[in-house]
Parts: sequence; structure tokens; C-alpha cells
Amino acid sequence: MTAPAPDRRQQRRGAKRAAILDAAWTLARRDGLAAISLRDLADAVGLRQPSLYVYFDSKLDLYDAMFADGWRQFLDSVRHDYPSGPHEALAQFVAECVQFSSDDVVRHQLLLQRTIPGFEPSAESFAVAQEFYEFGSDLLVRAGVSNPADIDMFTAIVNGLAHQQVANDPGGTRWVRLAGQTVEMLLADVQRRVEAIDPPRPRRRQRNPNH
Amino acid sequence: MTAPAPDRRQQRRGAKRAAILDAAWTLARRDGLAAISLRDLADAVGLRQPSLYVYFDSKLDLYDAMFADGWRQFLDSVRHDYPSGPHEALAQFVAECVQFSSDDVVRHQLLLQRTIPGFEPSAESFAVAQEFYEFGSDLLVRAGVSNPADIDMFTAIVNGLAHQQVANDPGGTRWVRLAGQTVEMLLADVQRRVEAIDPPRPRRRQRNPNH
DNA sequence: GTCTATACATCGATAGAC
DNA sequence: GTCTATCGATGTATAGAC
Repeated sequence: MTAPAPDRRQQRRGAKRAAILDAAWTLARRDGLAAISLRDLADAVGLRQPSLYVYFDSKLDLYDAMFADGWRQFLDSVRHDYPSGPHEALAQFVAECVQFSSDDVVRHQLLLQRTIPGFEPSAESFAVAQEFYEFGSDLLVRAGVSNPADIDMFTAIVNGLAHQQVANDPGGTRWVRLAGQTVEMLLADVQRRVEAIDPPRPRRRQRNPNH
Repeated sequence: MTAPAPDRRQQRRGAKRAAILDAAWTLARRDGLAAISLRDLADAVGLRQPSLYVYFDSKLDLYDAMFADGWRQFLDSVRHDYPSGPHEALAQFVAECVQFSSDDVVRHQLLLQRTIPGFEPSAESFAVAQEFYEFGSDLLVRAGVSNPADIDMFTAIVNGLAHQQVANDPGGTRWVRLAGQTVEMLLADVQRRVEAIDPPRPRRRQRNPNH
């Protein structure tokens, strides 16, 4: 048998890394995110503990790969067609975000809480999270929210719904169900403040125009 | 020297436990909540590591004591006089909650995120958290919020503001400043839904009375 | 790449002397 | 109550056979 082509080897390597990552998620769900044992992890994929270092530089490097993997899952799960109405689209997006968090507590913990001592995502992994953030920002802008303080309020609300769902009703829908109403509330509040500055009818100039 | 009276001994014991707790918080802030080392902790209070087991049954028992201690701090920090206006009182309460979380990231982590593998608060410690919850519920009811779904939305909003503050601007006020506006938004939304069912003027009977 | 073997420092926890 | 001594497990890392 001849040696495999370099890209073939790369592919096998990636597949094995993915298998290790899957096993790591399973262990994390069973024992807790911070309680992953590298010896258990090696056992789960049929390797010996030192062999894991062929695929990951350290345990923190493993967490980094899980971080990127989790955000990739998140991005893939929300990247699809949405209702044409920007308000309905945003409400559905928020509900899906909360549901996604609820579906895997330790994943939510790794992605959104900074709980592992010494862990900070690498630039490459953080870029995936930023890609997600930009996707959400697009939907927000389409719904008419672009003021920085309003964006802050939006992120707080989504995080809060997700956190309560994960912490108090994991696997349920108690806070998922509130997504639509909460988004409506925020959008109505934004709209009200816009109209307070620039009333739509009768049409007239803004007060305090900056020029 | 005669042996100290039993209550005297109890008192010394409590003081030592408190000293160990303080040192544990300091270590947690330095190294991370999950990275507390019992040897470092013992060093900090002038003991050897096994001697800590005289005061705490296990590391998880230490976390349990910190959990109760943190909620007690939280409760003490919000238990004071509030503005007579229930809306203003609630807004101030929320701002103080977010500020309190922001003041100590690891405390927020222990109290509101479930991040230590194997840790679950004991009934005694959880009772302190419930006491806090009841205090907040009182302020909520006074502000006219008693519908369970509205309470859920409120807890999500407070948690979300606190989480974003802790995660993205620790020690700052970026989300603390949004507390008042967010509470106004929620209260206005609740009011609007109440009036949609029972319009205040002209006064008339409810639609669909349940009888 | 994967293995065996080994090493080291650190960790939570326990036994038993004083 | 506090100590010394020790245990098993852990993460980390390396050397070297195959």
C-alpha cells in the first residue's frame, strides 16, 4: 500500500479530531464541562491518553476547539430562511437562540459563560462567534434597531431568556415561549422613542438637527 | 486555663469559618472559582491543607458555604429603603442587582450560573437565595407585576443585564445604565396588556369574565 | 500515528499521631 | 484541632519502540 496523499491524510486527521470533539461533548454533558478527563476522553475514542496530544496541544486547546465547534453549530442552526416580515424574523431568531441554548446546557456554558479557569478563545475560534453576532446584527438592523444602547438591551434580553431557560427549565420551553412577546416589547419601545423625537404625523423637521 | 464554654468554642469556630470563606473569595477572584486550591486556601489562613476538613466536609461543602455567603451579601446589599414610587423603587432595585453582579464576577458565577461540576446548593443555602427572590417579588408586585409570565420575563431581563454587564464590561456600567429604561419598558408593556383587557376609560365590564 | 512507559506537579481526601 | 504522611487520580509532558 502506498502512502496516502497529503490532503487525504489531512482529511483523516480532521475526521479524527471531529470524533474526539464529539466524545468530549458527550463526556462534558455527563460529568460537567470542567470535569472532562483526558484519560476518559482517550478511552472513549479508542486511544491512549498521550495520543490525544497528536490532535490537541493541551486541554485548553481542546476547549478552544469545542468553543469554535459550538459556535459553528449555533451558526448553522440559525442560518436559514426567515419570514419576510423583519419583526417576525427577529422573534423567530430569538426563539431559536433560546431553544438552542436550552438544548445543551454545557454548550451554552462554554459559549456564553466564561467558566473554565485559564480558557480564552483563540482569535480563530472567536471569529466564528463574531460571525454569529454579525448574522444576528443583520436581523436586528432589518427590524429597525441600530442604536448601540438598543442593541445592548437586545443582547441582554436574548441572553437573559436563554440563561433562565437553561438554569430553571432545561430542555423545556418556559422562556422560549416568551421570545416573541419580548421582541415585540423591545421593538415597540424602540419605535416609541423614535417617534418621540421625530413624530410621523404631522410630518415635520427633527428637533435639534445636528448641523 | 479551663476549657472554654461550648458557645465560646462555637463562636471561635464560626469566626474561623468566616475567615476561611473570605480567603476563598479572594483566591477565587484571583484564580477562578473552579481553580481554588485547598492548599493555597489553607496557606492563606495559616493552616495545613487537611485542617480545612475540620471546618468543611469537602470542597463542595466549601462552595455551598460560599453560595450561602454570597446570597447573604446580595440580600444585605438590597435590603434598605427605596423610593416610595413603586416604579422608581423597582428600577433602582434592578440597577443595584446588575451593579452587584458586576462588582464580583466569580460571585455572580457561583450564585447564578451552575458551573462547578457536582455542586448543588444545600436546602439551607438555597433558602437564602429564596429569601432574596421573595424580596424582589415584593417589589415586583408593588409595581403591578404579578402575572407568572411577566415575572419570568422580569427575571430574564435582570439576569440578562447582569450577565452582559459581567461578561462584556466587568466593573463598568454599560448595562447598569439600561436598568431604568428596561424596567420602564417592561412596566409599560404590562400596563398596556392590562388595559387591552380592561380599558380604564370609559369604565366598563371586562370582556370574557370567567364566571 | 500510536503505542508503552514513565515522570512530575498538583489535586481532593483520609488515617492516625499528638 | 492541628499536624505529618500518604493515597489515588489528575493534567501535562517526554522518550523511544513499532
